[in-house]
Amino acid sequence: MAKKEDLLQGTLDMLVLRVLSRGELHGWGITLKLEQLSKSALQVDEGSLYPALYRMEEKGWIEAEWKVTENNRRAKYYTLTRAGRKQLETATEGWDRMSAIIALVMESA
Amino acid sequence: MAKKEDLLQGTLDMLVLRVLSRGELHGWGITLKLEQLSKSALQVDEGSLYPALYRMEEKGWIEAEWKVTENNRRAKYYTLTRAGRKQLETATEGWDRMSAIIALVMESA
DNA sequence: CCTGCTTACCTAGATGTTCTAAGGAAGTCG
DNA sequence: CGACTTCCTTAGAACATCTAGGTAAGCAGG
Repeated sequence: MAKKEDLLQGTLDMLVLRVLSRGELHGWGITLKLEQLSKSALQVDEGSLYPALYRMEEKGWIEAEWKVTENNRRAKYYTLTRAGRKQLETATEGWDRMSAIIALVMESA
Repeated sequence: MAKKEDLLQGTLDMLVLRVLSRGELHGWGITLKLEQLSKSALQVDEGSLYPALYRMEEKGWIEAEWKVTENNRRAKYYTLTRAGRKQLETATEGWDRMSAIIALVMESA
């Protein structure tokens, strides 16, 4: 059974913000989008995703609105706020910086 | 006050294994080495490092031996085991794969 | 001596994310 | 009606890291 990777702590928020920066999506849709974009390498656990969404909503990075999907089901659509856009930038920079540092150490150690 | 970054969960073990793969070091020395190699970007917390060393020792990735340093102080020197070398490989591959996935999503989202 | 600085190790408890595991509700299709 | 899919929710465990202390021993200066 191909064991899917666990996420690196702290990266889920960034990934979610990134997909939302392309337009609103509901939780289930975020899951599908991430799976699709990662070529099935990521299967985000709902038990990780929903708490992450609530955290980010509390922090004011995203906003939720109940709507009806194409499939005629009710779903909570999330959109990025201005603060969320800012946070996406910050997180992306942080990620780039940190992965550069790790690459540096791993290559030169 | 320049706030130093928190480590990404799971990367500390890999970084420590990497520096140890170049030769034995004691805990304090690992701290200095990582700081030096990362150009001061990483200041590994002792409260993170020592528990990490114990975990890895239990897992059989590293071995400890008390010795005396150049400074005439006693210190626990750690060396990689064969399993540790294997684990370093595995962790490196995992890191490479995961960071590639994240790059993929971040760029294409 | 005695004080302060550096090296070096140790550990308890808090924090925060993620995973495990479960359940519920509502629409669709045969 | 029953099975399947979509979609959300939440409690608790697991786990790494950080915070924040502490101990001890050598060395250098006054």
